[in-house]
Amino acid sequence: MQVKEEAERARPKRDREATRRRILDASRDLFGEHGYDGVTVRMIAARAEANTALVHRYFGSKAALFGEVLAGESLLREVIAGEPDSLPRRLAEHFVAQLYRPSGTPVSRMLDRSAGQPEVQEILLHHLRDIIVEPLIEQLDGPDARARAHLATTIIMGGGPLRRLLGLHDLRATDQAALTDRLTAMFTAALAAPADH
Amino acid sequence: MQVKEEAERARPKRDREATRRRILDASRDLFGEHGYDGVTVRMIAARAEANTALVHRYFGSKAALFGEVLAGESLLREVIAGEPDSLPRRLAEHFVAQLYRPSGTPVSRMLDRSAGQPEVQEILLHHLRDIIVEPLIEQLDGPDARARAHLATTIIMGGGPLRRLLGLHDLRATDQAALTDRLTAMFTAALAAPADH
DNA sequence: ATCTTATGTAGACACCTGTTTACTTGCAAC
DNA sequence: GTTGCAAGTAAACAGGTGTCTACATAAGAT
Repeated sequence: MQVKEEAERARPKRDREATRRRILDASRDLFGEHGYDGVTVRMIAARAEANTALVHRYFGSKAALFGEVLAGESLLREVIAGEPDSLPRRLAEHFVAQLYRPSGTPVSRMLDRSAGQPEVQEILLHHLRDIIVEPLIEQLDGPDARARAHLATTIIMGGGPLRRLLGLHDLRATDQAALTDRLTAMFTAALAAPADH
Repeated sequence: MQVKEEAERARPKRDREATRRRILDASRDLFGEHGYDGVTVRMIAARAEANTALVHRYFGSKAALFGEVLAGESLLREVIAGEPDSLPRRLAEHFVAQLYRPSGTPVSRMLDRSAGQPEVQEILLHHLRDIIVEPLIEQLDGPDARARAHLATTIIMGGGPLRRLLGLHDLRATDQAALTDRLTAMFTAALAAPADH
């Protein structure tokens, strides 16, 4: 009865890759929900049904694990890529879409909630550059492209504290189409080329 | 040689009010620079040249101290008050002005850097409402005033993470007037009454 | 069946946190 | 001077943190 066909498919109960993934998944969920500081290695281990020491065995340190989690997330990239003319609208739609997700994208919550600690600041910086700023700049013509990208990033990043502190109830209450239009106008104001108007 | 004229002016070396103020000042600086979590009571005490226990004697707890510090700051209120028509421009000018301060306003840094912790979340929420959102709403006509105020708040709050992670170099490099114009357009897009255009 | 190796585990380590307690010291009135 | 009281101090408390070490255990090859 012991099927052993396909040889490699028969996994041991001690599965390095499986536990690694379980830890990674648990970390993504927890970091997304509580931020870097709000999560302890013991919480991660408990959620992943693994031992604390395994977290360090497989990822070296909490900060390194955080970095690895962050590297696995890149939702915004697809939003930014595409036709430059409708970029503001796509960003606005993305912003609004996040309002109607229960907890936003994991990466946005992470960026938002893990701001303080110097340990992860550099990790966050690189991610932010690679995921948002640089792709934005590539879509922009004209001078001050970097500054304009930073202004758009301001709106994107402001959504985090807004959600966390003020809640989203009041934004959800408004007409979705009108909200999208308004945000489109905001992103347009941030991104549009200077002599374009 | 011991002058003791003006009686009350001769302060004892053990001065309750003076120490209280020293602790308060130290807290404002440190919370502003490192956020709620990045500051320990011992750091505050050291900076204030006071004992750790005094912090608790005078303020009860770290969170209460944070609240008291926050209560002493209200720069934005004056910016928001004034003629409603030029509100977006005043907000933009305030935003730009902060770029050229070495570390922004203490309150903005605090709001920005202390976002995560549940202990101070309620304190921050009330402050944010009282200082930014409600005053903004009072300046707005038309429907969805609260939602529009939230969008403007998004821009304001996004400045924090922007500064912290990306730095301000690229924004400073651009023409100050052009930057103000662009931000004015962003705030206008956020705040303008729906049927106004 | 035995041995080897990697996976998983329990527990400690060293440190830091906010907070409190028991104590000392200086000031001011008597 | 002596005393009462507020201001200040040192040290501990109780809990939590990331990290590491010594050990147990299951899997796969011999």
